[in-house]
Amino acid sequence: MNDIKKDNTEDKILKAAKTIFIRKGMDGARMQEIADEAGINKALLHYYFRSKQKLFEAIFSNLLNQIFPNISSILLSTKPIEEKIELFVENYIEMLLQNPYLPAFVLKEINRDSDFFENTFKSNRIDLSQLLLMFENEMKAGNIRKMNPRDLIANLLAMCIFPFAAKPLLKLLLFNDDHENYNRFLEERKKTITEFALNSILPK
Amino acid sequence: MNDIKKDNTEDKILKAAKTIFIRKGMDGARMQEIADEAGINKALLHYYFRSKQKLFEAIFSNLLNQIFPNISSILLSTKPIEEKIELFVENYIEMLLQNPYLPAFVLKEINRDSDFFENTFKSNRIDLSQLLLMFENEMKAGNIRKMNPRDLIANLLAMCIFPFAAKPLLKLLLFNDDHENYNRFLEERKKTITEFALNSILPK
DNA sequence: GTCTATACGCAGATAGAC
DNA sequence: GTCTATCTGCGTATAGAC
Repeated sequence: MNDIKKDNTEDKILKAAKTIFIRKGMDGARMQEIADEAGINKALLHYYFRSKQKLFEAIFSNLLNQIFPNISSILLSTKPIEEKIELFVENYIEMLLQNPYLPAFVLKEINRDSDFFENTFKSNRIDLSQLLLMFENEMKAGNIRKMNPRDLIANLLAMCIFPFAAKPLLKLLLFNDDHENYNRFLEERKKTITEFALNSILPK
Repeated sequence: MNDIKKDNTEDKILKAAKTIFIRKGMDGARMQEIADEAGINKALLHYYFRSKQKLFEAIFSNLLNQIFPNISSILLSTKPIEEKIELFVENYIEMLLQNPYLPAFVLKEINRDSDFFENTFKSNRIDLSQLLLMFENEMKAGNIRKMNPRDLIANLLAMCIFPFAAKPLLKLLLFNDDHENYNRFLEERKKTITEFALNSILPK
């Protein structure tokens, strides 16, 4: 008989660790918590991954790989610039709506242990030079106004990511802590960020 | 003789705690570290502030009070909207350049213990309703295009704060980890954010 | 591979001398 | 008020039975 188990222990651990680490961060997470979430005991965590640090590295490295490839692909297509930005924002916000803890987690961790972050990151070698080139070409062609393409990338990422990372604060400040209204606000930003950016960069 | 000491122990502790907590966060900071920074020993920390939690609350609550009053004042002046936004961005970026660890710290802490954050925050009662009203009036007067003023506030804060909070990431992605160039980029954003926003919201 | 029991170190907190 | 020494609990990690 075929005794391959899809849901084997290692996968259960990785899934549980991802959930807990994203929610609590490296410092805040407890090995006991991860074991509970996975339905096993602490000792098994150490049997599969020698230490908390190693387990964390597995999760974090994997996450960085997941997030970034998707950023570039849409923006590097051959569609008109308006469509590229619209699609990028929609897809990115949708991804964040499905992973709302991700922004705060990543920001926390990249600021915690900078050596570790840089090593992890450089080994995954993500390259935005093509993206910068694309924006520069759109400017030369007169499709968008001239500006530092780094500002454009920073602004787009900022407007997408920040309302998730600062959710507890903005929800309170802008919506009297109303959860429903804040989530609707985030959903609507698929459109409003696009409008805001295109209004700024399209030639008058 | 006048033996009033300006630099008394309590002040030294508060100053040291602020430095360490902002850099490391509540979870990452160590009482020993704070004691060392203040040039005293651990026991004194507990003598002045019963617990780490109480010391942290003193720092965090104080910080929230410092940050927010300055946000509104400029934007609620009677200057033309272009000037208000220009001045706000310049002042806010300047404040962040002088407190570069602040964004990552605040984002980390508001996502850590939401109950504590809400209590601290509500007792400081910051109110953005006047700000929302101001933007709505500018829209009615036709000085800026119609949009949800909450998006405008979120976008401005996002564009200012995010490049500081995501510094390790953006520095690597956009500037090959060149510290000098990244700081120049941040400095220049006093102008580029203003341009980006005004281009978007001013009537064509 | 999986478990229970335990070792070990660290960090917050306290006791008590001065 | 300030210090040294110490207690205590928690969390990572390991030993060892099954």
